[in-house]
This record gives sequence, structure tokens and C-alpha cells, in this order.
Amino acid sequence: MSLRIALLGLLSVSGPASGYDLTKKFETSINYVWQAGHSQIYPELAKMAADGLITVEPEGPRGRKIYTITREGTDELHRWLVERVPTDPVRSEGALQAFLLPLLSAPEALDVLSRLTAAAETRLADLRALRATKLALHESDQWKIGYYALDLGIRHALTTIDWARHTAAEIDPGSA
Amino acid sequence: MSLRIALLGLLSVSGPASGYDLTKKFETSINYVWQAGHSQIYPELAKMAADGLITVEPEGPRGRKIYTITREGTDELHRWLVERVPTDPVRSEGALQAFLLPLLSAPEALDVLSRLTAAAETRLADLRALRATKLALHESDQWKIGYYALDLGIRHALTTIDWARHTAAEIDPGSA
DNA sequence: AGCAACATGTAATTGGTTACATGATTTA
DNA sequence: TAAATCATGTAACCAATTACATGTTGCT
Repeated sequence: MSLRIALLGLLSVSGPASGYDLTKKFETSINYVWQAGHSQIYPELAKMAADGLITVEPEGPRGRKIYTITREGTDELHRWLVERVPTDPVRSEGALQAFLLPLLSAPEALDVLSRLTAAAETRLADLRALRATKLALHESDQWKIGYYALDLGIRHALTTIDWARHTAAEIDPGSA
Repeated sequence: MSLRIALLGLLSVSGPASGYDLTKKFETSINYVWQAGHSQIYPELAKMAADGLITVEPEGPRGRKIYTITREGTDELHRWLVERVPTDPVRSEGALQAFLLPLLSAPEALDVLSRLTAAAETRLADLRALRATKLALHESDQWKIGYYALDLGIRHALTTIDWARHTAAEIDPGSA
């Protein structure tokens, strides 16, 4: 369901686009909230067209197919946004390592923590870079799309880094 | 893979247990980092036994089967903890709503934010309650298992609440 | 006797990843 | 003309959810 919503959202914001275009947007823009590859996107677009949420204009330049959101699609998207109670199943390898951390010796645990910190720092840098470019060329009217989610992601990364520092100090008071 | 690790972790911490016991632990303890139901757990235990990571003592009281972690299982678990670089695919309905928030009118967006806040507050309360009981009866030696992950979860929930308040104020400066 | 909790499984379906497969256009 | 990028698809597999299915023990 959410893949469908993400696609409707992108089509709604940036107008008609091909599966290829949308795949690129998944790689470069929406990927920090939802991920999908072309092998998942192409079949989903076909189903969405069959369901009347989008229309297809076949045969652009290289067999390129342009999809446009319909009124029904816009309605479906709006309904999901205002009605859907989000359920985010917790399934995180990082949190699982945190959970089982006491099974390790202090030096091993500190290693794991520094790895988790490094991952969070990389993510933080990526998100901040994205925000910087976003702010620099802020895409006309719709520049706010993605902005709040970016902020949320940055805050979560900072929180993870903070937690790791705090936890390391608790495991080894000397290393702080 | 991670389901397997979670099961090995629980067996390592609390000693031999049945599929039923482990299912209960998934519901009550490890569920805030990894979720699974019995229909996923039973077949996985069978595979793990076939792979030599655990052994089975069949036929307790009601057809109850007791699983015990082997040396190989312990090694596999340890290796995963110290070597595995965690990859947490981002796929969050809540973040997707945040991403698409600017598609809504201000009042609609504020509604969505208050729903996200409510969800985070519920989670926060759950995690704090868990921590309180955990600290009260801190299970002998192994009470620290799960503790750091609990702390991480609580911090993330607080961050989400903070973000939602901040974002609401940005959308409607009057409502703050 | 009946209900709740214990206890284990399988089947059907959906969602997602990796790998396979093919062809068109642009650019160096 | 060769490589890169554009462009679309399918197949095999793994992970996860929901529903179906069955039997046991303890308690009231």
C-alpha cells in the first residue's frame, strides 16, 4: 500500500513521469522514508493504472511510458494522508544489537557502539547534504515536500549518536 | 537472518525454552526491536535445529519441545554481534506522512501531526512502563539485556514528539 | 462440562530483493 | 564503434502476515 502512496505522492508533486523517472526519485529523494527498486515499481505502476489511479501515455522516445495521476489517484492519496494511522513495525538490526549488547565484553560492546555511531554520522551527513542542496535551489513552489521528513531523520540520527555516546560512557566510565 | 539472531539471543540469555515460550518473549520483551509471530518462529526453530545451532528435546507436557542453544549457535550469535554491519532499510509510514505533509492544508497537517504525536506518546509510555518493571524486579544477573535498546527507543520517541511540536509551530505559528 | 491458556503446526498471500534479460539512444 | 545511460520488464527466492487447523492441560 505505501509504495503505491509514495508513487502517487511523487506524481502529484512533480507531474507526469515515467517508471524510470520515479525509480530515480526513489534513489535520490524519497529514499530516506521509503525504499523501492525498479523491479517493484514497474509492476506496481501497471496495477495502479489497472485500478484507475493513474493513466499511461505509451511510447515516448525509447519505449518510455508516461504516467499521470488521475482524480481518483489524488483522492486516494489525500484519504491515506488524513485517515491512515501509520503502523511502523519495529524491525531494526541496529536496535537488536543494542538489545543484546550486554552479551559482549566491554571492549567488544564499545566497538559495536562506535560502529553504530559511524553509521548514524554517515546518515546525518547524507541528510544534511540533501537539505542543503534542497534549500539552495528550492524547487519553485513545492520545495517543502520532504522537508519535514528530512528534519525528522536528522533529529533521529542525532538522537542515536547521543545515545551511543551516553551508553559507551555507561559501559566504560573511563572512555568518556 | 535477524529473526534467527533474536531467537539465539533469547535462548542464550534465558536458557532452554519452547517455541511457545519464545513467542511469548517476542510479545512481551524483544518486540520493541524485532517482531515475529508463532507462525514465523516455529518453522525457523526447525531450520535452526537442522543447521545445528540449537538442539531439540521433544515431548514435554503437551507435545512441548524444548530448544537449547549449541556451541555453534553461541558462536554464530557472537559473530553476528561483533561483525554484522546493521542495515536498517527505511520504510516508515509515519515518515512518509511527514514527507507528504505539505500536500495538505494547514488544519489537516496539524491533525496528522497530533496523530503522530499521540502514537509516539503511547509508545513512550509503553517503553517507560517496561523499563520500570524491568528495574523493579531486575532479573538477577541478566537484567541489562534489552536495557540499552529500551533507552534508545525512549529517546527516539521523545525526539519524534519534539519534532512534531516544532513542525506544528512552523506550520501554524499561532497554535504554539 | 466448558473455557482459558498451553502448544504446535500449515497454507495462502503479499511485500521485497536479487538476478536475469533485452533493447534504444547518446556521447566519446 | 564501444561504452554509458536510458528504459522496461520477468523470475526465483526470501521474509512476513493472516487465516486455517488441531490437540492438551488446568481451572472453575
